[in-house]
Parts: sequence; C-alpha cells; structure tokens
Amino acid sequence: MPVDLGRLLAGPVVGAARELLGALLIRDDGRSARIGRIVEVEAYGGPEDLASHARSGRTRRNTTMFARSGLAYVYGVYGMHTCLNVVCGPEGRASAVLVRAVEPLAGVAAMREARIARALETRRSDRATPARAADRVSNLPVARLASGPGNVGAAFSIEREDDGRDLLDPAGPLRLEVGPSAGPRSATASGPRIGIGFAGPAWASRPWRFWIAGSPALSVRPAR
DNA sequence: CTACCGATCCCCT
DNA sequence: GGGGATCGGTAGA
Repeated sequence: MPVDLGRLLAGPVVGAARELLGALLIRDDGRSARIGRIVEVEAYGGPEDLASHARSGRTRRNTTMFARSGLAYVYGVYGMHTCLNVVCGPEGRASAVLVRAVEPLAGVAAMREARIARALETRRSDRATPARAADRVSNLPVARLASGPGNVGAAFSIEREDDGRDLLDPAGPLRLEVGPSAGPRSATASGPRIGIGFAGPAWASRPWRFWIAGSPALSVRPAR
C-alpha cells in the first residue's frame, strides 16, 4: 500500500513531524536535482503554541501557515537565513513542521555550490570574511552541508519566493517525496525544540523536536 | 569543552 | 523601535 504523504501532513502536527523523518526533500531545476533525506524536524502548533509564529494570530509573515497542509512556509531570520517549514494539519490550524537537518543523497556538489554562493553574499561577523567562510564550506563533510535550518535553506537555495509553494506537486521545483521504505526503519528520538526559550518553560520543554538517531547530519551532535 | 558575541533586516508591536 | 524557530568565530576554563 503506497504511503500518502498528503494525508499524513493533513493530520495532527506532531504525528506529521514524525512521519516527515526519512522523507526526501528535492530541489529540481529541471536538469539536475538536489536530494536529501530529512533527519531532524520540529513541530510547531497553532496560536496556542507560544513558540510558534502563529502565536499572535495571522500576520503578513505567517499567512501561509493558515493555508492548507503540504505548502512551504518560508521565513527569514537574523537578516541572513531562510528556514523551510511544511504546513501541516487542517487548513486554518496554522501548524507547521520546521525542517532542521537533511542528509544529502544526490546533487551534493550543487548543495556545496549553493552554500558557497550564500556564504559569499553574506557577512556573519566582522571576523569571518566571506572568502574565509566560503573556503570553510568547500572543505565541509557532506553530512554537514544541510545540518541546521539555516544550512538547509542555503544548501537547497530556499528563497522567500518559495513561500507558499506546493511541496506535494510531483513536478514542482521544490518538493517532498516519500523516502525509500526498504529495510527496517531507523530508530527515532525526541527532545525539546531549539532556540525558543522566549516561549517560556512550559512550551520550551515540550519534546517536539524529532530526529533519526545516529544520523551524521543532525544539527545537534550527540554528547559523548 | 562551554560561553559569549556579532552580522543584518524584515516583521511585528 | 526591538527582536528573532541561526551560525560560526573567539576567548577562556
């Protein structure tokens, strides 16, 4: 029986987040494709979730969150990063899943080029020159190319213009596909979401971050 | 190793 | 006018 990704995304966001682990993220420019396996995500609820962009209701930025599931909600942070979310739940629920880390499978060179390009157009601090940042990226291990939400955005050339795109369109330039289902499913783990201390302890402690245990592409390296 | 800090800009209050 | 669903460099323990 084929897995219906659209149906899974239309369900409650926490379940949808778990289901997105292992799915493929694809940037297809028509001639070549960048493909990676989603290995880390975070669930964001609707207006009641004080960590969610929907916490203050509908605004210009978060309009797409209130649309139907399966769309891309893209936002910019800190003046230099773009982050990709997948809208989940029933239309109007305003819940979404943030894609935090992707394990590169194909189009690795294109991912590296995209990250170098973004490094060259961005200044991170007065100590890190663009040239030095680009040099660092060219020596980065493959598994680190799309590790972290900002790096996913850079490696897959996520732009603000991608906001509202249908990720379930099989012919779309940015899309999701069901991952290879052969073999036993890898163990998954969960923990608190990252970078949302402002939401207060009750929401910040909620274990709504999910990841595939042992993946080398995780944004938070396992302690040892 | 942890802790801190800056870059930078759009959006919200 | 203020701050952020980040990232990577540096300082210090």
